[in-house]
Amino acid sequence: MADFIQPRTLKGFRDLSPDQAYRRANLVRALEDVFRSHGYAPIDTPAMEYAEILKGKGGETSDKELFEWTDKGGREVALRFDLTVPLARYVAEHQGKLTFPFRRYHMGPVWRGERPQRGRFREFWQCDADIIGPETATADAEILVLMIDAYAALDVGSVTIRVNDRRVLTGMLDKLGVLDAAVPVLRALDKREKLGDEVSRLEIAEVEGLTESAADRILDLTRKRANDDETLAVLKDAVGDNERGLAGIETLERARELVAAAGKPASSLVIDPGIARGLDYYTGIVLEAQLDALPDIGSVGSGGRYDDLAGLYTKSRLPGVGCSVGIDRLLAALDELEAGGRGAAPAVLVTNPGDERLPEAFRFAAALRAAGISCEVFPDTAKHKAQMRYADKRGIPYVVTPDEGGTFFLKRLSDGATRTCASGADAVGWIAS
RNA sequence: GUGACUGUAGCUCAGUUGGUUAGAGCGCCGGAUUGUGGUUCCGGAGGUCGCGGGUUCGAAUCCCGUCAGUCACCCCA
Repeated sequence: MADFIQPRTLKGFRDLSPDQAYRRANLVRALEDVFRSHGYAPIDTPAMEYAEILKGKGGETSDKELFEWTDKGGREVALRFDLTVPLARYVAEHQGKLTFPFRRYHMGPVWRGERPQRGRFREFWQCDADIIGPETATADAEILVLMIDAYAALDVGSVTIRVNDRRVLTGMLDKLGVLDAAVPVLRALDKREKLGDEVSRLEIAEVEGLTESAADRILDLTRKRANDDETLAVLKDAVGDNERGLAGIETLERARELVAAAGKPASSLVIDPGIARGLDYYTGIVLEAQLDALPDIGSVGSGGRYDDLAGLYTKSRLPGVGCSVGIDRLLAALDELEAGGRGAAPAVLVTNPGDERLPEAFRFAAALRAAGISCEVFPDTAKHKAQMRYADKRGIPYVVTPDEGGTFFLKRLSDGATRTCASGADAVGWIAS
């Protein structure tokens, strides 16, 4: 008879405990505050789209990672793998009703059929902010400032944001007469940090039209320098009078200037010509955020400029720039660092004084809540000791016991301080202070 | 998607060349003490050895499959 279905979750999918869900909710809330403070408004789109909307956007590889199937009505459908493509569809579809520049943020789950690993899931949340319309370094700088503010608000430790502009490298390749080599070279450069110069060098040298000496030069030019000024000087020299490359460098310089003007510490941003990340659709600046305390968990956020994202859906030219914060990876990192605080516990436990006097407990609890103090009444007439232990385990800082005769006995668990209050108002006052 | 490794109580792990009723610490539950918890003492519950199949007189220990996790590739938040 007892042939139960085994309770389990799908590969790469997972449950969030109250502690984890609490932390995620806090991160989401903090991000929303930051996004709104920059003038961004939320939108929402369906988790599922017509497969044709999603396919072919992030390159062939993201097609492979797509969860797609045929629905019962015979439609080819798929789950979104990011929030940027749905944004492109949204903007193309509703462009007549939108005001540009269009700033929106969007938070929700996305799905990718990758093989799971640490900090890497098949279902995870992204929190995106994008600005559609302006094709300016000003907008690029705005996104950088926004992202710096976002991580500052999240309280997840120090984060390094690295920026680059794809036009710098493509400008360099243009000069070498191998503009088409941009994608494979970017890919090879991306591996450098993990696999070392030699691996990247060989891979670049194999790209059509490139030689080993060209590979050496590319690797040298995109090396990390002591500081941004030095980096920019080297890049400027490398790019020469190539228009595309110069545009990239000017953008980086301008963005840096504006970020500094916004009062952000210089350390919050590093110009790193070696970062190439991102989907194929990035055309200008690209950025990537890493936790300083746990860099090997991967990037915890990224972004960049895409000047032709909605091109598949509309004639209109809809350039944009945006960023994405990966809160699930942040959450995984916080788990490992055992940071991020405990789960949601109310400020006060009102003990259950027995069925007869339970109304007193409810009345007092209501008064606490009215004063803005979260609380709960123990829902069972368990022994007092059990109720205390419950409060201790959940990390509830105060316990209040309604006594006979209308007084209240309070205890602060952190230091064991106790107090008898003549009235509920007294008790509320003591806790509030 | 490709390759490799791992899978024993809630958690971290022991489990000898395959051999009788699978162990520990922590946690959990109960009791005593503590003026109402966190200390200390006593007691207790809890394991389909991931799952399925095979080899064997006999498997947590060997083989195959499967599911899940981890790592590398790929890619990325």
